[in-house]
Amino acid sequence: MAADTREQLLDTAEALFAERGFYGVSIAAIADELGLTKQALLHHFGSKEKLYGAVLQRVSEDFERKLSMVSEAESDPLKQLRAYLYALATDVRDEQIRPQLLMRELLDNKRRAEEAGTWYLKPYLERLTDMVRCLPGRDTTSEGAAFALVYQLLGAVTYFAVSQPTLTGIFGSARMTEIRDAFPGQLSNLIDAVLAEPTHSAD
Amino acid sequence: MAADTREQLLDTAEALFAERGFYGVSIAAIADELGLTKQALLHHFGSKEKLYGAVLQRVSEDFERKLSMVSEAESDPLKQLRAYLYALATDVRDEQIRPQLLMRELLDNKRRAEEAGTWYLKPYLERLTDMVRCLPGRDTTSEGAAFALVYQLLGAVTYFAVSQPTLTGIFGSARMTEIRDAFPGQLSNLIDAVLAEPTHSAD
DNA sequence: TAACTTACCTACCAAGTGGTAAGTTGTCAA
DNA sequence: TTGACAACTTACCACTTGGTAGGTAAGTTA
Repeated sequence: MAADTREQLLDTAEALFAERGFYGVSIAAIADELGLTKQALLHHFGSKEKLYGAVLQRVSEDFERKLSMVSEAESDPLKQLRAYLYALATDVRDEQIRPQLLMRELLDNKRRAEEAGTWYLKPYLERLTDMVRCLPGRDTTSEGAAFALVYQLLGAVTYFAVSQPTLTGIFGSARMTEIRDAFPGQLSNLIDAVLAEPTHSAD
Repeated sequence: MAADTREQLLDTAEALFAERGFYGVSIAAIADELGLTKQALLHHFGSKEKLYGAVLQRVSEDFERKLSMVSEAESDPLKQLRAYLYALATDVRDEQIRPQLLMRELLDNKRRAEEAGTWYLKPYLERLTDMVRCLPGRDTTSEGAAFALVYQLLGAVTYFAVSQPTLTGIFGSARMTEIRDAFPGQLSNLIDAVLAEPTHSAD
């Protein structure tokens, strides 16, 4: 299969998996969207599970690539992390496919893992954790606390990203635009507030 | 149908919907878990959609009740919000069903809403937003910014809650225990840091 | 030219889906 | 004793699911 054909198939599959989840999309629906039969898709990827795996594999690689980019452009780990989170927040404001996909993977993984048994997100999460543990003043922080911190920051960004379609439905697009505009500024407040000083009481 | 029978049916349905999502559970599976046939369930609730609606309705009411409790126990809005988030974080450490259910609702809602057309979470979210907008020093903050703030805090709690099963799979239960123990302390750092001072640059 | 590969197709299958129709059983009030 | 009602049951339906089997047409290579 040609590389760009493959990319195209993965693009469509990724969008649909993000929108409806693994169990919510049929291979026939993905194939339909691409203008082929589901058997053509099965021919290329072997099974639905493998197609989904290929989608997640690509996402995981892209995420790691982005992390690498900021860590090459910046030497200060604090600035690295801040730059990464800012970039993530901006991406996420306009493009919610991947946070949605990841969210669904986090939710369904336990169930799927019994059959699939692969942790596509592991390398990405470990890279991020390492990054936090390099923060100045955090070297005394326990591993668990560092991980908790990064997860809270990731959550602050991702939860909103994932909620956008529903929030638009609830509050209407006018008010939603206002919220979306206010989001990055509020987020930088939060990031700066929490990254500014090392842990004081807890840990 | 007796009230406690109904509660029991909803309990089981809620747990399964949270674990697998609306499209991931069949009414037959829920009925199986309860030891009855799917037709018995359909008899009580009419349709799968209505059963799901009843589950969400109850969650929404419980959430509002919890909000009412903290706002009756405390008069200072800052303390109210802090108390609520702390309680939420503690709940969520041990019991992930509801955050998971809500997360799935946020993800699937747009699709389901075309058929269902009800926003079960709206009252809860509006209560929370009002609470934030009563914060001292936040009265000059725009509505959008206030909402963004509360969503970031909610996200910090919920994202982790939802991730726990998957994270346990990835990192093993020993390391996961360490993370879970560190989480509340880190979260209180974050809450205090971000609620301490009103918005300075953004907005 | 012959052998092989890639990219698709139609036809089919067993299993499972939500939902309807029409009973059956047990309880309890008149 | 009768009748009403709730709480089920079995039987069934049309439809969708992931996946297999087997084929065709168009390259590509020896």
